[in-house]
Amino acid sequence: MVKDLPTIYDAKSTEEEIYKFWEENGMFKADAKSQKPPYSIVIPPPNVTGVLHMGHALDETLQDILIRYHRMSGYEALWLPGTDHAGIATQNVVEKKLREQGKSRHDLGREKFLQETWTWANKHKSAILDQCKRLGASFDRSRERFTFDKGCSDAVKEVFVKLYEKGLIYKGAYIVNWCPRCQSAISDVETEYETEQGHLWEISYPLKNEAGAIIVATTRPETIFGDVAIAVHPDDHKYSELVGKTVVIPLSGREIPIIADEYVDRNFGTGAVKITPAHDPNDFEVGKRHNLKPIWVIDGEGKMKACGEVPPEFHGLDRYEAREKIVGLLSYKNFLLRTREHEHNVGKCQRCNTTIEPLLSEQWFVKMKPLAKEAIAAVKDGRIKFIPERWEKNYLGWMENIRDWCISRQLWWGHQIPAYYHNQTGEMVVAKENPDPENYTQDSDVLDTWFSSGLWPFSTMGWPDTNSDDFKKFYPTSVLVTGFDIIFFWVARMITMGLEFTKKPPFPTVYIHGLIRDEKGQKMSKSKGNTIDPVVIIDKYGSDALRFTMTSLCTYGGQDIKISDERFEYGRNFANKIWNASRFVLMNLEGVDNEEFDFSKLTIVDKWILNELNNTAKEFNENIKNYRIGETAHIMYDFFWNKYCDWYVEIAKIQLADDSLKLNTQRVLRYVLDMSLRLLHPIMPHITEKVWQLIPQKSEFKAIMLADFPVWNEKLSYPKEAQEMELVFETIKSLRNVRQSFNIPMSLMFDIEIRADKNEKSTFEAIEAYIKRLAKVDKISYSDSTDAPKKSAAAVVSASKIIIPLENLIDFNEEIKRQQKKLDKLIQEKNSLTGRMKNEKFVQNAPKELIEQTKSRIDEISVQENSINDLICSLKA
RNA sequence: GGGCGUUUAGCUCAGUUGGUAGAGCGUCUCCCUUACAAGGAGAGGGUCGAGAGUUCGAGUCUCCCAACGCCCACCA
Repeated sequence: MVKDLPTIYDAKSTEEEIYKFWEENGMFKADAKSQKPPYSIVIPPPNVTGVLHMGHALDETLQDILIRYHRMSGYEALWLPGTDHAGIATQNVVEKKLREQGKSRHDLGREKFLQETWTWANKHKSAILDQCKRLGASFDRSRERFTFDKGCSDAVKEVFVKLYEKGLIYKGAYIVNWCPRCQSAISDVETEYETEQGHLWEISYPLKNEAGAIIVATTRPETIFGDVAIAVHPDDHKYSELVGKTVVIPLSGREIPIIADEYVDRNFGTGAVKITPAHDPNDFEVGKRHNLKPIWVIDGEGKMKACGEVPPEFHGLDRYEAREKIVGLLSYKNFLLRTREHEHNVGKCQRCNTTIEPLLSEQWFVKMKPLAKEAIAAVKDGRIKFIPERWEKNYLGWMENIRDWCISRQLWWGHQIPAYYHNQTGEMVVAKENPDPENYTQDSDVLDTWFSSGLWPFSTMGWPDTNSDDFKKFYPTSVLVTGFDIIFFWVARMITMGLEFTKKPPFPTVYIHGLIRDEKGQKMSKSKGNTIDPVVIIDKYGSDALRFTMTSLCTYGGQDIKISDERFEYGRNFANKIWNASRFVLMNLEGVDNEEFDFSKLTIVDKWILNELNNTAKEFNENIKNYRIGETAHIMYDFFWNKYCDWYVEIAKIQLADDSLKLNTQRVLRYVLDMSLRLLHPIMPHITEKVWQLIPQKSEFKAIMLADFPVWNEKLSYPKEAQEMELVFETIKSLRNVRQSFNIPMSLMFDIEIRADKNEKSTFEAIEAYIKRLAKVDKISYSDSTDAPKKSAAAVVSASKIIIPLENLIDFNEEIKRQQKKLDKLIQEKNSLTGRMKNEKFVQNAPKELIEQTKSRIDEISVQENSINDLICSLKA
């Protein structure tokens, strides 16, 4: 029984029950053979290392809203879920686990380690998607994918080989960002810079066979054993005598030349730079220009190399220990002339925050410039749009200055590079399969995890089989929804790869939302301990509450969103409001038939609410089509709470008590509830489904999630009645105001006398019952009298006056003050408006409607002004 | 060094073509009125960061400045 439904909405049990209902009925499954137009989204695949965090919750909610909206709007909607193998991140986690057991990956060996990681990945692969169920995610789990599964791996090989054959992938020795902890190269975008307080040491390099020295400033004295030259600017007169001479490296004694190169900034430090091509990107370039052979002095673990160039006492020392020892020795031997504080930016590994070591090594790269061309064009010519637009600039700026992408990683967990080397000759073959396993060994490096993510929109759809049903039906996808933090990592690469391999942009729109932050605006992170767990929020407030709150906080500009636990009360309270309003309607639907309401029997209030509903549906559709998703939440909140609940439901109580209106009112109540639930469903799927199922009405739809989404309907447009209803609202609000101002309890009914304007009298008569009930009025009388009312409060509404005789209840001085205050406000407004009308240029330039509007407002104010003046006079008398 | 964002009520923030500012929370009154106290009714609260300009009219457009935040580049 409806009466037995609790007055507090039980989100937890409802959400569980409803999700099960959808899932068991296979309602999330998309049909590639459907005749309906396609609408598809591929999920930004979460890492298998992670658990659901607030960022996912927002991202997934927005996607689910779009998917559910389009599903209801007649599209064949596919939301394809999946996860990312997340190369370094996952390997780090598994290695950490091993370390706790006192083991390293090398103790296990590659094969065993991979087995271990697969087990781990398989265990966690579904965990995060299972958590998404709590959000109500309507994705198609039958199509779940993993960046490391067979299909995605085949796509990776296909792409690698094709790019290699086109000359767009090459292998070579360059300076890369090397993480000594991960012991792998990482790409430029995986390197984050932090400002650190360091030192600038000035070191003296004595000239060979003569007196004198050159003084060099460096932040990295530990690399001096790798120096191959000292460089000065060619035009620097200070040093012109020295160019071409030879100096001796302190502590090691190796001899190196002084060279001239324009790279040197004369104004920085001493104007002389030590050149260490193996450990600095700029020095590498200088070294190449001058044909200087690089010397490695730091190894992959960040330790001093045990080689001839490095004095034995430093062998195996950590780079920072070595730095300290070298500085000490330099100082002791008087090579160190000065030490200065120096603030500089230091590269850190995105995954483990270890300081990056620029290291010369042999790696695989993707030549980006040729690929970027089309990726730039697609955004410039509008085939791909970013929302908000400003991200286009960001994307283009990066793309136009793009550098080659280092794609090889010295890891085990990832797609192994499909290059094979002959065991004897070393000859290299790049192919999807090993040409001859007997004699060829595969490259031991794996690919950057973003290489496979970059193929995600099509590798998940069956590509390279372009004839697969999914690829034909659902590719390109309809939109990409993500945060701005992965535009370079992911979005740019999907666009590049999508265009190169499918000749189509993988999506026409990139919808970028803000990032979730804590209440102080700080990024949420485990180390800061300021994270909010979405599952905890769902347990406490409900999934719909979480979704509604987050959605309402989304702005079109994609601003970051600050949240705190309590903010979710907003959505929870709204869910509860929906629940209770629904309970009321359902309780009052007993005995109603299945017919739609009778247009001929609609009252002014019925027409008003239908008109409002209609406008709301129109606005909802317009807003969501323009990705103003936050706005959809606001208009639904306003419509449902402030219009349907606060006014229509209250007035419906009066109509339900009237036998001649009862049935049609029931039908309107039901209709508006039904449509409201449909409008709310994309944002709050569970509660709307639950309530909708309780509505006693046969429907052609099995579930609200499959019902038609409301659109604008000419037949429900009643602008005239909507206008007339203003009189109801104004009258009731003024009467309530009077009541409150004089502390008249609701239990005390009073009579009113309406001195109606002749155009408004019939409307007042039509709405008498509403005024009586909602303003607690006993009797209403009409009068044409212009006499001063005696000892009354009064309200001026539109062009009419309402007199409230309250002889013993009010202080007339207070009433005079009250009226005076209103009068002052009106006069102020009138002055401003008449001032405007006196301005000739305004009258000349302003649009006609505005002038008309201004005129009629002035007239209106004049009438009200007179009325109030009369009132004040009579009160004073 | 270059670019972007933010600055509006006590707090958190909306504000689409320029027409004279809104919401939620909080505050103050009153109310258990038969859907809802996670509720209802009423009220108070802002010279829209500073300055200049365009315009009949600027929170909204232009310029400049300031504070805070972010991104990119990076000189050892």
